[in-house]
Amino acid sequence: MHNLSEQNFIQQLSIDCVIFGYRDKKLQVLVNKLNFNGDFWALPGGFVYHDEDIDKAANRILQERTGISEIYLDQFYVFGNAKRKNLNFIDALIALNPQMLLNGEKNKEEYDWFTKRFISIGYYALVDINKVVPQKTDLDESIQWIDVRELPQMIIDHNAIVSKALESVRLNLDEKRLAFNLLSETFTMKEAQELYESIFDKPFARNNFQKKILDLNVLERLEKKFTGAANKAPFLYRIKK
Amino acid sequence: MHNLSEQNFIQQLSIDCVIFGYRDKKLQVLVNKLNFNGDFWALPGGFVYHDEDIDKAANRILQERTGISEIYLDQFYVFGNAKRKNLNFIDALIALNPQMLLNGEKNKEEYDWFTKRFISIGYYALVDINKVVPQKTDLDESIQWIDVRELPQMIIDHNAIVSKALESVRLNLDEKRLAFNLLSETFTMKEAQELYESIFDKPFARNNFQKKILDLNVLERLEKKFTGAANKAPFLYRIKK
DNA sequence: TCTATATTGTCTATAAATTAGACAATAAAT
DNA sequence: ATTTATTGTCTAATTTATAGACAATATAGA
Repeated sequence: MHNLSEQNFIQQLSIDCVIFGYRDKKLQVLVNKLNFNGDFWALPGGFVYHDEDIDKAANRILQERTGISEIYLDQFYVFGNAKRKNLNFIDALIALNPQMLLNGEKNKEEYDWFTKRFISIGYYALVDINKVVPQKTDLDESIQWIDVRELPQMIIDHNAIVSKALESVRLNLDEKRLAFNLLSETFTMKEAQELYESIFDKPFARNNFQKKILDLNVLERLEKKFTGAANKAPFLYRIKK
Repeated sequence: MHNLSEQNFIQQLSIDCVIFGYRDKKLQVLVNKLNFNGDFWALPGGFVYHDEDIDKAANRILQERTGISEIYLDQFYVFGNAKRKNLNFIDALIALNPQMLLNGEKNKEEYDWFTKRFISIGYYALVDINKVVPQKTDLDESIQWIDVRELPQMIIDHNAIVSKALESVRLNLDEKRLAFNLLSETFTMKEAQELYESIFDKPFARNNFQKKILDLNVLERLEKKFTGAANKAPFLYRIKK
């Protein structure tokens, strides 16, 4: 467990990241499956070094998992119930993975560190899924994108963290025009609409959606995109520099 | 300093509260002046016990300072820059208060605890100023309401915390109708309008303000309030139960 | 007592924004 | 050349917001 207990980090404070991507007309979240017996799913997370800004820490965790930096990133909530502990999760993990107990002394330390109550700061990120090559750590069996509406049961309160993150994204989307971070650099209006529909889980009227988005005055129109389909070719757009 | 270093609390995590009240047509914030030489102003704040929800901790701090419980309370931001330390503040305090250094050993411990980097969770509260009797702790010389637009320079980043809190209140006010928490139980429409005007620092049209607020359908109209003024008596309103 | 004055409550008219409906333009298939 | 599906945009209808107007009323002052 990488010397977690060596006090490199601020004690009892963690960061959990809800990394949203968009593919196949679905909003996806990057989650990892832990490299132990049993189905333990978790959000990418980590801890804060003593001399590190919390925003920097969130960025570091994100970069480790996605390979990209300069990501749109926003803290959205602090999860701080007293009963918010890894204890149950760790005990379940150990029950299924008795080999973990072998070299006792060191693990005892880490067990003590890790089973304490943790306050976790939730961050969400909106990324262009095509630019991301998900990176697993050696704690992970795998890391993958999963439809936000089809997430497995995750450890601790990670499902609740995703729900709260989605709620925050919906609230902040209009004013900050964050959504375009989820698309590739150029996109059609239809793609933008489908993205909004998958975020808000409801349909938008095509004509009015186009007007509303263009009235934001943040997009520039590029050449047409010849799709090969039997209809008028749509324009491509990208965010104004 | 009350055995702060005794590890009753989660390390390096604090809570700062921006308690808003409303009086004399002005939005006010509860701040305390520290009981030392020098003008050190601070927001009411505190720490989180190991077995305490962070929301409970914020409530506890609020109750200690205002005497009231069941307060509307919301976390709005985490202040977590690496350079966010009490160090400069403490050193300035000691420079002006050399007597603090007298019983060395114990103070050294507390100095070490208190000058570490702290991550602070910001909470804001909206309270009926008439129900509050501000309570000072023995660290305070005084505690008082000050116009949010006339706050003195405060320690660390407390001025920035207030700014961010006010921003959050403005963003959340419409949907949650929090504002009425700042008024006494019954109030006239004019009082409600003046409150909104002082929060948003801009005027509202009287006729449309009344319509908008009544259309929210959260107020019930009571009897008229005979003010003694030479005009039609206004109705009193209160929040529907 | 009667009139003047200031403020309140509410109505209507206008303006702005949103939503719904319509249709021409176009790229490829038939 | 005609058909079909989709795009871009226009206008009409509806809803919401803002501005203007006026009657009601509680007291002051003539």
